[in-house]
This record gives sequence, structure tokens and C-alpha cells, in this order.
Amino acid sequence: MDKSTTKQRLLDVAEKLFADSGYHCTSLRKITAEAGVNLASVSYHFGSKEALVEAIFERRLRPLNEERLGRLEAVRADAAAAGRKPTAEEALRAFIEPTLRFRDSAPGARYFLHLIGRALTEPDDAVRSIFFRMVGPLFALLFEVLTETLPNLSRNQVFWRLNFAIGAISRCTFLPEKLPVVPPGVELEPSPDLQIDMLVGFLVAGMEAS
Amino acid sequence: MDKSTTKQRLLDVAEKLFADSGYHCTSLRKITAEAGVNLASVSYHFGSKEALVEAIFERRLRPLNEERLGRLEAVRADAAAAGRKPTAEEALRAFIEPTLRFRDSAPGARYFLHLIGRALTEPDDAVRSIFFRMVGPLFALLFEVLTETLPNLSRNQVFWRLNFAIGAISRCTFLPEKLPVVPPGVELEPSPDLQIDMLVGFLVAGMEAS
DNA sequence: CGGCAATTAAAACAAACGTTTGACTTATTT
DNA sequence: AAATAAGTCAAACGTTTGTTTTAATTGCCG
Repeated sequence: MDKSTTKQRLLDVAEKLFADSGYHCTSLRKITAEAGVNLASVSYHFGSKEALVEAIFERRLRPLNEERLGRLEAVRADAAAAGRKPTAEEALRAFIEPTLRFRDSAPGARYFLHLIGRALTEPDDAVRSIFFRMVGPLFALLFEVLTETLPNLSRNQVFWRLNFAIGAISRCTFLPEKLPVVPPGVELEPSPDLQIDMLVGFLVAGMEAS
Repeated sequence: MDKSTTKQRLLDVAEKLFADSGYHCTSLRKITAEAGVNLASVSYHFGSKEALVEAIFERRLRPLNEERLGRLEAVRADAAAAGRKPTAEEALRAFIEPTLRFRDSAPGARYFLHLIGRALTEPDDAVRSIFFRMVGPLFALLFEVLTETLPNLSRNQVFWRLNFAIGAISRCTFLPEKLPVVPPGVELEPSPDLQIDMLVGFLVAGMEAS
């Protein structure tokens, strides 16, 4: 950490603090203090607090989205090559597997997952817009593929079931440390593969419900 | 609105503004200005900004939670009286129907639903604690009933499926005005009954998935 | 009407915020 | 080695925040 540049330390520390306490509850003074850099360096390297959080999203979300987009297009292409429609499970796995495996893909990636778990309900318009702009095309493609896989459902039904699914997925990328109730015997941080299986099993059944 | 007391105007206006822009992005000056009351009246009537948001939660969430608790206990009692286990659909409807019908139950109730839709990921520890303290017993009971209805699932599986369900439900109580993608032909605000049917159909299938 | 408590009003409080400034140091280039 | 660029630093900027203070006003009861 000490050998990295100021810019990268800012990205790493801000990512963690934003994930812990949210955008507005995290001041630039907290970030720069914990990073051991000067307060003005945020302005120098990024221009503003908002540009800092945008850079954080850009760094992690761009490669993640490219992977999910590629997987989704591959699902579509494979099915077309085989002369069939893709299945709901294929479409959902193309989105979910990269997302949940992302947690252990890099140091600090788990903090970023926490951050995007809160992005759907982010109170700040500017910050939410940054996120929505980046995931918009991905959600649109996922919606299109799902309408193909579920021809018996209206577009409205697919839209809402996709919304339900996104809500369920976000509970895997963001579980607050203080839960209202944690019964004994539950695993708060299952392995990505186990979590994927639980989530896909749940969502495929919900998506294909008659 | 003009005839109501200062205290109630503060509750109504703050509820709406907190729902629109979140707790931290809404200043007491915005609230008191829009309510047409003096800034110091928040301190006088409630004591602090945090106590104000707690009063907002208290006012709406207490009766809503009592209704959901009552319905859940009734589901349990009815099944026991009939010598059978409750079904997952009964348990989920006991929670979901009061929640989604709450939107049209009173003026301003829709704003409060927006507010609790964000409460799960609220960045402020104190505000999130207020919410979690109020819904904790309810979630605990819902978890217990669901473990009874799904004897083939481990407690860990029930816990996570309940989490998925809560995430899906929260997408009905909070849909941001600016969505990443809104395909043509979707109904962004369906009637409570239609939304309940869509949600229950989705969640029962997911809950009971093998 | 007079008096007391409840409420509202205007002003000021200290603290924290994001941002900017200008001097200083380090690194790179010519 | 000189000159230019890049980066860091402490300090201060003006604004906004939640909260407090003190005075004025209102409403109610004897």
C-alpha cells in the first residue's frame, strides 16, 4: 500500500470507505487521512469528489460489465447457432456468475460490490446517474434475452420479474454488517459458487413460474 | 395542510423529502422551508433531526408492523387449528399484502414506502438501526414460519431465500424515478393487487424450488 | 383582563464540508 | 546544470450543516 501512488491509494481507500459508510457520509478528509495523503490531492488527481466516485465505478465496473455483456451475447449466439432459444438459467448465469465471483477476483473488489449493492437506491442523483449510465445497456440486453427465453410472459411481466431478480441479487452484493436478525446456523458469507447455486435456483424457478 | 399543526406538517414534509432525496441529502432548512415553519421547530418538537426521522418511522411502521405480525400469527394459528403446516404462499402473502396495499392506505404513505425501500441500504448507522430495530421481530417471525413451511430446506437455505425475497419486495417499495432502462409497454406503477400477484407468484416458486 | 405556559420567530453558534490558493518539493526534460 | 513540469503541502476560502439561544408571540385558564 505504501509503494502505490497517491492516485491509486485514493481509489482504494475511497472505495472501501464509500462502501462502508456511503457517499455522503464519507468526507474527503476521512479518505485522505486514512490514505495518508494530502486533502488537496483529490482535487488535483480527480477534480472533485464526484469525479472520484466516478473513477471508482469506472475502474471496476467497466471490465465487469464487459464480461457480463460478452457472456450474455455468447448465450444468445450459442443458442442461435444450435437453432434454439436460450434458457432463463443460461441468461441469469451469464449475469450472476461474473457478478458474484467478482468478490474474490481482486483485493478490494468486495468493497466495490458493497458499493454497487447500494447504488440502486443511492440518494444522490449524480452518483446514481453515474451507475445507471454504466449498467443501462447491460440491463437492456438482459431484458431482451429474457423476453426471448420466456415467450409466454408479457414484456411487463418480464420487466417486473427482472426487477425482482435484481433486488434478490443485490442482497448478495450488499448485506449490512448489522442485520435485523441473524438466526443461528446461517452462513453470512457463503462461497461464490454456493451463493450462485442458491441464487440461480431461486431465480430460475421464479422467472419460469406459470 | 395549512390547518394542521407544525408538528404534523414537519412529519409530512420530512417524510416526502427524505423519501425523495434520502436522509443526509435533505437538510432541516429544506424541510422547514417547504413546511412553512421555523427552523428551530424541529429542535423544539422532536429534539433532533435523527429523532424526527425516528418519529416518521414510528408513525407509519408501528401500525404496519402490527398488521403484518397479526397476519403472520393468524397464518400460523389457522394452520395449527387445521392440523397442518402453513404454506409458503400464506406466509408470504401475510407479509406482502399489507406492505403493498399500504401505498394507497393514506396520503403520504407512498412516500414512506419509498423511504423504507431505501432503509435496507441506508448509509447512516443510526437511521438504519432505527429501522432494523423496528422490523427485527417481524423478520424473525417470518423466518420461523418459513422454516416450518419448508421442512426440506436447511435454515441457511431458508435464510438466504428470505433475503432474496426481501430484496425482490424492496424493488416494489422503491423504484427510482430515473431507471437505467424502461422498455416500452411496462407499467411502472401497477395496482397493488396486480403487483401482489406478480410478486407472490415469483417468490412462492423461488421459495419452493427444489 | 391579567398571567402563565406553550409555541414560534429571528439570529447566531461552532463544526464540518468540498474546494481553492500559493508556496514548496520532487521528477523529468532539454 | 538549467528549466520546465508534476506533485505535494499547509492554510484558508466561502458555504452549509444541525443545533442553541433569546426574544416575541400566541393561546388558554382563572
